[in-house]
Amino acid sequence: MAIRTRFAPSPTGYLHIGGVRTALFNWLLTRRLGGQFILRIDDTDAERNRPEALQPILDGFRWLGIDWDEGPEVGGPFGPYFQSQRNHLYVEAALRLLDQGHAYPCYRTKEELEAERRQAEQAKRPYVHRGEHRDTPPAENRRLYDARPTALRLKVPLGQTVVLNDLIRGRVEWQTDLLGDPVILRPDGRALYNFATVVDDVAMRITHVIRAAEHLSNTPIQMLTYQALGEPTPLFAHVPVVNEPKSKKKLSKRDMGKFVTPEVRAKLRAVGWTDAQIDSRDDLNPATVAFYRELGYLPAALVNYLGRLGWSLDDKSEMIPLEQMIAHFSLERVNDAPASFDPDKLYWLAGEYMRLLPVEERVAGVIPFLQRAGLIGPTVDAGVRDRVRRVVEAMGDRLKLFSDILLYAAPLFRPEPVYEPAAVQKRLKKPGVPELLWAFRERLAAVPSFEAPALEELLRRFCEERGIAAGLLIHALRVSTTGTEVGPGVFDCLAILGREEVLRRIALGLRQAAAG
RNA sequence: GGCCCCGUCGUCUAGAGGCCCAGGACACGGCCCUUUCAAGGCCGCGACACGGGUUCGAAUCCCGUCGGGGUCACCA
Repeated sequence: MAIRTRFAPSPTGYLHIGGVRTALFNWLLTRRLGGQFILRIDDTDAERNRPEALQPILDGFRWLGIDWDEGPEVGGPFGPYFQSQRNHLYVEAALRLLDQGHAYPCYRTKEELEAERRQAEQAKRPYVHRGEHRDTPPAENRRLYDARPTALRLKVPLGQTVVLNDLIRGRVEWQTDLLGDPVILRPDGRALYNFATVVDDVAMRITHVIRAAEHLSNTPIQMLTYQALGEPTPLFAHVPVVNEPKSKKKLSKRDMGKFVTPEVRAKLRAVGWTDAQIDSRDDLNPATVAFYRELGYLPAALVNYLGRLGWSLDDKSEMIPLEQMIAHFSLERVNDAPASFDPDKLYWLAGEYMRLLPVEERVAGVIPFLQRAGLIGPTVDAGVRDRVRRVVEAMGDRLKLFSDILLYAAPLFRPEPVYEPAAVQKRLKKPGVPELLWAFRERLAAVPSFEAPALEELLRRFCEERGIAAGLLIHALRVSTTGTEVGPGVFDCLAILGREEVLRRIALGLRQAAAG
């Protein structure tokens, strides 16, 4: 059976982490079962939409490798895929409901409704709106509406129980008596989300509506709308929401600024963003996909992480390659409790994926970060590329994110080390160390091969001769040539720097030690 | 507040009556390895929200309580 699922974001200018997770579940199911995954843009709220706000969303999906069979830029047989271009269909459907007595005109003003609501609230009674023309004959209602267009409401049938058999949550029911008659068309003829969605899902032959659990309460109204329209209801699956890290609060689209913590800001600055840039972009925070791309996460890791958030393959699989995820994804194994987003685990997974990545791809991924940090120029010739490759190889699995290259490798690209006083103090200013280093420097000047294994052998023999611990010299060597105590293996660093530079830097380091 | 959903280690989860005095992963702590940092190895910490049932037997079924969340628009 070919299934059809859809994800319907509104163009907000960024791709939200929770949204992608929902989209991913839709996508995985269609890829597994065979069918179409449709992207539809819910832009009925014209005031809030900017045309340029769509691109970041499409870019985000493409970066993650989540492709759509129908939708923006690819088209499809059920287009257009923008709700703002489909309003005539909603009007047509609403009018049909009006003629059939499933909808009626409502002349209440917003103010009147508000007053009613408040009154009900004070009386501690649930507010359920029933318009005065509910039971007016359809033909009469049509005349009223044509004479004086106004909002159209769906006539919710009384005394019924709406039963949903949700694919994730099981049986859920609602009493229609507690459901107010919802507006489906505004006085100016624009449809409301709840109605447009149903009309579109019918028109686009959607078979499975897989969406965030926050839509669960919309479902009875939508099911009644299908009924009124005389259409079969699709299957529904409500995916639990994604919560903030270590929290039970929904990872909200609003108020994302609070995720830009000092640590997050520091990370962004480390990869070359200025405070002004960070503040001017509302999508640079951990609740968006763009953030992870900017920090150099591998998209496969994000997909794996998100797929595993609320869904599991079995009792132990954590790293689940996409192929496997597609082969085994099922809604039955989606957890029905909310899940908190865990940045630590994502980071771990990113590292796991990085170590699987061929060196050439790592080099390619790292270059933009080096360029933005100004450590290499805009053009990358063979020589630069080769040096980058050597650094990447030396970094080994210290590189979990592409941006991690900036953490340890900067001294290897800068013309001179930036000496950390504490490191100099601890490793160079020890009694006897400067002399030792100076003596070893002479050996380095004379050693025939300047490759890492040869250098290590040279140093070990040197230390053995003198009966000193190799560590002493190693640390001094690292600090004098890189200025810091952390980094890739010191012999790799020396080999990358090259003889001349190493000799120069040792002298430089020694001068530092003598000075301060 | 009404309606609805949810409740296993800090976090993600396994668990569909006995395999569970609850398994894995991330994080955390310790030790080992070691030239730093990573990585790796070993060990440890750590949960069935609570209370009643049902049953020979319950994390698993039922009821209640408590707690958390979602949603209540002429937003999406």
